[in-house]
Amino acid sequence: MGRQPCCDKNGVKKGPWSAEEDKKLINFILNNGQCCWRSLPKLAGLLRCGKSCRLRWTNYLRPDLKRGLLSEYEEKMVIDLHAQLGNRWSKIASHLHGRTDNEIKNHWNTHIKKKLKKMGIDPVTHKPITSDQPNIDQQLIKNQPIIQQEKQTPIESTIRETKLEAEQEGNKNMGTTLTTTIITTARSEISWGRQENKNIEVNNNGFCTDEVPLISPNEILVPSESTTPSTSSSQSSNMILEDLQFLPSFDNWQCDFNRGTSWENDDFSSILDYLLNDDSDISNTISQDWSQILEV
DNA sequence: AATACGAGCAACCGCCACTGG
DNA sequence: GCCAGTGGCGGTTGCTCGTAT
Repeated sequence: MGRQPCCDKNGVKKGPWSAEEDKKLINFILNNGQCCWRSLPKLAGLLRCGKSCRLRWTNYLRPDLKRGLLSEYEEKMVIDLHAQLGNRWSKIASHLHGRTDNEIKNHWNTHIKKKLKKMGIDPVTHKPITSDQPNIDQQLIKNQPIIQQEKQTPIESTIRETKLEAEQEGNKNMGTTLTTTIITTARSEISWGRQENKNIEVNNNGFCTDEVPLISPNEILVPSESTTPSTSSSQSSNMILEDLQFLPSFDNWQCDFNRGTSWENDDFSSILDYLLNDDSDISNTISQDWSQILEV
């Protein structure tokens, strides 16, 4: 005997949703919450499969959804997350507030894939397309081990790379750059830890053994405006905030950096104040703090 | 103006994981 | 441990709309 279908196929409507159906579904969920999807259609007076209702709600009707094309920043996030997670669209979507797995999957297949190919990057391996470099599929076929990226926490790699970059460029605002970068990175680190209230194992290096770092430093470094706070306009400050919006709230978290430096909410408030208000005193303090960290 | 074609996206399908009995 | 029910995920399909011929 085969598996029972998720719903009775007879008398179940398929295809695009009408405005009337949407209204019924929204009204029901707003009044009753998301209960058992299987029984929802009957209770809501819909001739739809429960699965179809869930999909319609999560992908289209949910009030917290962002509409419209993905921004350039979101696109960069998707590419970076895909490089590390593969086709785990729901995981990727969970890091982009207001975006659904379906939306990201569609955007990937219709836009990003082509873009990467045009740039000479293999959308599967995220490596330059060269004739002598087999892609992951080919490696699997040949039973070759897939080359793993070196494991590093985002903060570790961020500090290392930003330091290197700053040294190369003689950047006098290294502290500022790092501050903004670290906020973004730290928030993303917290975000994987928080996901689905999952307890994530951490090894001796403070590295999560279940997940891999989600953001590489080159992706999270904020635009150059933030590196020159003395000339930054309110517009560029807004840009920073806008870019940070998809990340989880600052509330109730702290981040232990290497060497046991603990950052509380107030520290980040100061940093944000600094980023927004160009407070030179705080700027100096932060830069000194980072100089100390970087000396290690 | 008619037709063909391709891109974009909403929706569906089948499989898998999880949970409770 | 087994099984059925359920939700969720990723791959795929098919419809709609815009553009090219």
